[in-house]
Amino acid sequence: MEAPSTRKWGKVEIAADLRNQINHDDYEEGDKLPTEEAMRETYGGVSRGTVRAALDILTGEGLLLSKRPHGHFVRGRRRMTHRPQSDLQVRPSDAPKDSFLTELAEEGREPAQTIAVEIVKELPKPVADRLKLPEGENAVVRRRVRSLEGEPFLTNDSYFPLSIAQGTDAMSPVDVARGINRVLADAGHVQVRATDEFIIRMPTPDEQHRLELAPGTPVAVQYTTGFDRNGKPLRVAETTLPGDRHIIVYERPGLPDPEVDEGQ
Amino acid sequence: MEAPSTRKWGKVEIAADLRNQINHDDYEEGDKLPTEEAMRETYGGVSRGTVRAALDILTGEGLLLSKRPHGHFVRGRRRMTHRPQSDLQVRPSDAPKDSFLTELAEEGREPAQTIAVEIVKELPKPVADRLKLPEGENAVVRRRVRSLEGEPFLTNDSYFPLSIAQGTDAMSPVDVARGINRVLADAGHVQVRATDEFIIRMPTPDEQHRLELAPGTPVAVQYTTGFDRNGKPLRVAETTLPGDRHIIVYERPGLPDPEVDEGQ
DNA sequence: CAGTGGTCTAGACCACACC
DNA sequence: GTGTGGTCTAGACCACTGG
Repeated sequence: MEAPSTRKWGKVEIAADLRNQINHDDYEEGDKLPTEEAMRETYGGVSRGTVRAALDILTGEGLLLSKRPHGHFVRGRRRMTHRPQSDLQVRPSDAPKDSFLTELAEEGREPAQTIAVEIVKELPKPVADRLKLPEGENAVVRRRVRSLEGEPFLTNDSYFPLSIAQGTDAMSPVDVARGINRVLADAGHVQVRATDEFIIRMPTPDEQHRLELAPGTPVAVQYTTGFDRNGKPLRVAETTLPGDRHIIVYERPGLPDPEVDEGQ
Repeated sequence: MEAPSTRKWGKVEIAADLRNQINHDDYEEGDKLPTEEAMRETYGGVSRGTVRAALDILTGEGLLLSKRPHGHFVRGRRRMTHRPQSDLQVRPSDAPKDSFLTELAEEGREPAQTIAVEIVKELPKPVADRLKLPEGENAVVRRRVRSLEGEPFLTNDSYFPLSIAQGTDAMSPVDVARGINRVLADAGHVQVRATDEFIIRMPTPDEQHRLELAPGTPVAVQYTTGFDRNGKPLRVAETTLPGDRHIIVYERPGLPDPEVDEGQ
């Protein structure tokens, strides 16, 4: 896999060579790569810029991590091991429902969340498209950031028409144990249907900071829209899930099977 | 937003400036950016390498597309316009069920798919974990690539224990209109439950080629596991969805609401 | 201090699509 | 050909960490 000095080494070739060494057994997770200067010589005396371009490719794929000035290190393989998170899993409706904080505390983890409530008149476009606010009506947004063991885990911004949230616990910036749906239902707004939509994309720089994302980590953005019995949107939640910390799980119970085509 | 020549322009600053112009109204989807040489002058006479580094950042975020030698173009914002695909949407079980080909043909699009069937003894690890094949038993895999208007749309590899698929239409490399679930049910293997799991990650180089992914495009990998009434896995499907071509949609109908915490 | 990666420069050559 | 982006080079300076 080294350099027999026969090939011509460009950034793509060098990146491919390193990728092979990483995916095979030449490097273990956490290992340090040779210095840029050393690689320059290894790959036939290319310039340092070429080596760096190759390293940039791998960093962008999430395979490498740079700790200046210590060197480049192999960033753990895909951590697909992360268990499905209960707050994404759509559980049978008769399953026990607990709040995020108590639920995870029982598992011996260290959950934390921050909540801020705000009244806004400009909605993000995807939210505005779904909430379908009457012209001129304001909205309430509950912004939450959840962390596990100090690592941001997801952000969840829930938007409600002000006329619906007004005067309810949805306006208070604390955890609502009984669930926001229940709060709204008690105020006469019963959610009878919801849709989940997922968009897969690269994070914005802002999201990279808020969620402390490593380079090359994509996100799933989930839009949950809740409707009342008249089909009017009651709320829209925008949830941002770092790809390296989640497995999104849905259960499709019972017969008849929601059979689709050949079987998705 | 231009360059008052006051600031110092590095690749990060230039990328941020361009990102703003793209996210605000200065550029429309599909617009061509100035040439690298022009930007070099715009941003205080930096070197071309610096401009290119900035463009690389934005390309990595999926905001730009380079068409050599025509220039850099604004790559559509999230094309949220793409309608949810019926083969991902979980429809009410009494909804009409059509095959992928006829369904989209009616919409005036140009669907196409290739199907290959193969017997394998080595399963990908995520599939092996879910299919739980008895030691030594082989599996059948139906590999499909679906395209729309010439653009690869998804890949779907469905794995079955050989003992189950043996002698059924699941072994034939053609579209099965009545659905694979029905085929298996007719053979006595009734699927009564399924789980969907989604992993969000960057594509492998292999996937980039097969799906013709632009740089910076993440994928969702969906693992669908179907179980019979005894809880035995009947099939595992691995579906790879390019992030820029899909919105994944789930409907959660009816009361009681699958209420989750504060309302995911 | 020395060594590392992060950045920038100025210049060069190439492949390609268009005229 | 001309102009574009794609690539590579050789050199330079900086910021940071460690010995």
